[in-house]
Order: sequence, then structure tokens, then C-alpha cells
Amino acid sequence: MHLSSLNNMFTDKLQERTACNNCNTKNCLVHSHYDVLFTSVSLQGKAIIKCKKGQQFIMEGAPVNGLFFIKTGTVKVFRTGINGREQIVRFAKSCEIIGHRGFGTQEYYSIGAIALQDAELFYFSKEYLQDALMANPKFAYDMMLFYANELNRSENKVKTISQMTVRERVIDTLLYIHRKFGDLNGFINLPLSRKEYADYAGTTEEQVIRVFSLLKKEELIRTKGKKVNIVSILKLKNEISEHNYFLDS
DNA sequence: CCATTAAATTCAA
DNA sequence: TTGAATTTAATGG
Repeated sequence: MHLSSLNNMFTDKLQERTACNNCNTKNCLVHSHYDVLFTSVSLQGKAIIKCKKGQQFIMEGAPVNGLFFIKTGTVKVFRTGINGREQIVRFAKSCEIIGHRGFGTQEYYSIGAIALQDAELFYFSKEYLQDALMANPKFAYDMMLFYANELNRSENKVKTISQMTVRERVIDTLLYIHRKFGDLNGFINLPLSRKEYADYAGTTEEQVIRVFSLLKKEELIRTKGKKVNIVSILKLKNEISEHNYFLDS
């Protein structure tokens, strides 16, 4: 089969899968630059990767050779600390980019990424993306905005971790997850273990469990297994609003 | 941090 | 669909 017809098959396949419901086209780099990313004649440097729940698709220390866009599913991005403790850097959902920090100059990934649910990923090689960026200023500009935003978020996170108490950090984490993933029948729409809350908040599993217990006694949250129901978002916000509370995505 | 028990999830029959 | 096996939550030392 000829290469260009192979490529058409690829694009058709993509098109039928690109009807993602929770994607705001305006904010989605893949969708708003669909033509740039998918209509090139070359098949090289793009792929769809299917990732099962719990599967790690970026290894810390592995050589960087491209970057991922999440099509469906959710992903956690983490870095391993000094005594083997995991620090979750961020959670990502569809339309977000993973592995971008190493894109320009870095040789190796400084982060790992694991699918929290079954996920589909678009993969683009460095070379492919470089060509797309060079050829399309609007795409390059949108990418730059994305990077600026990421940097801002990451600087805010430093403040949060270093200045807040454990309880405040756990609350901050709950609000962040809720803001980002919304809720389904009152429960936060992302099942996370207590350890994962801890790894994001920079604490231990036990601390999170104890803070949760207190919050339950105070009737600020309810839990059912992994599912968490925030009773009063306002009261939780108030607890940390006197410190730094930044709206980020 | 570790040990114990309770609870929830997974998996396969 | 059930329940046995495994994993995760919760608490107290």
C-alpha cells in the first residue's frame, strides 16, 4: 500500500476518534491546530498510543524523543524524590500535553507519567513537531502561551507546598482536583487513592486519612471508598483563602 | 513508621 | 452475579 493512502487511513481513523465531548475546541491545542498536526503527507513521527490503566508511558530518565497529547483518559505526572518518595507534579486530562518540559533542549525526561484510567494518547516526535512549529506561527504562539501558563502554575505550587500546613495542602488538593475534574452525582469525578492525594499535597497517606477523618467530622466532606463528596466548597475555600489561593487549571 | 482490622475493589467462575 | 482474593482505608500503638 502506498504511503499517502496509509496516511489517509490514519487521518480518517483520527477524525472518527476526535469527537471528544469534554473538549473545548478553543482551548485544545490538538483541535484548534488539527490541520497543522494531522494533514501532513508524512506518516512519520505520529502515532496513537493506547494505554491501559496503571501503565507507565514515560519513564523518568528515559531519552526524550517526542511529546504526548492526551486524547482520552487521565494521567498523573510525577517525579521521584530523594528517598524514593513520589511527588505528583500534576494531573492531566484530555487535550493536555505531557512530556513538554524536555521538548527543547533536555535530553532525558525528568518526570514519569502513568495512566490513571485507560487512555488514548497522540504521540508526536520532536522532529515532526518542530516542523509544525516552524511552519505555523499561530501554533507556535499557542504553544508559547501554554508554556507560560505552565510555568505560572508551577511557581504557584512551590508557594503552596512551602507555606501551607498539612491540612491546608490537603484542602487545596481537594479543591484543585474538584475544580479540574468536576463532580459526578456529587462525588469528585476522579477516583484517587489517599496515597495519590498525599503525593500531590506533599504528605503521607496517613496524614491525608487523618485530615479526611477530621473534615468528615466537621461535615465538610463525605467519602465513600475512593469517592469524595465536598459538602461545602465555600467553607473549604475560606480556610485557605487567607493564604495563597490561586485559580489554576 | 508499622500492625491490625474493616472496608472496598477486582476478578473469574 | 456472587463471593473469594486482593488491595486500600482507617486507627491506634
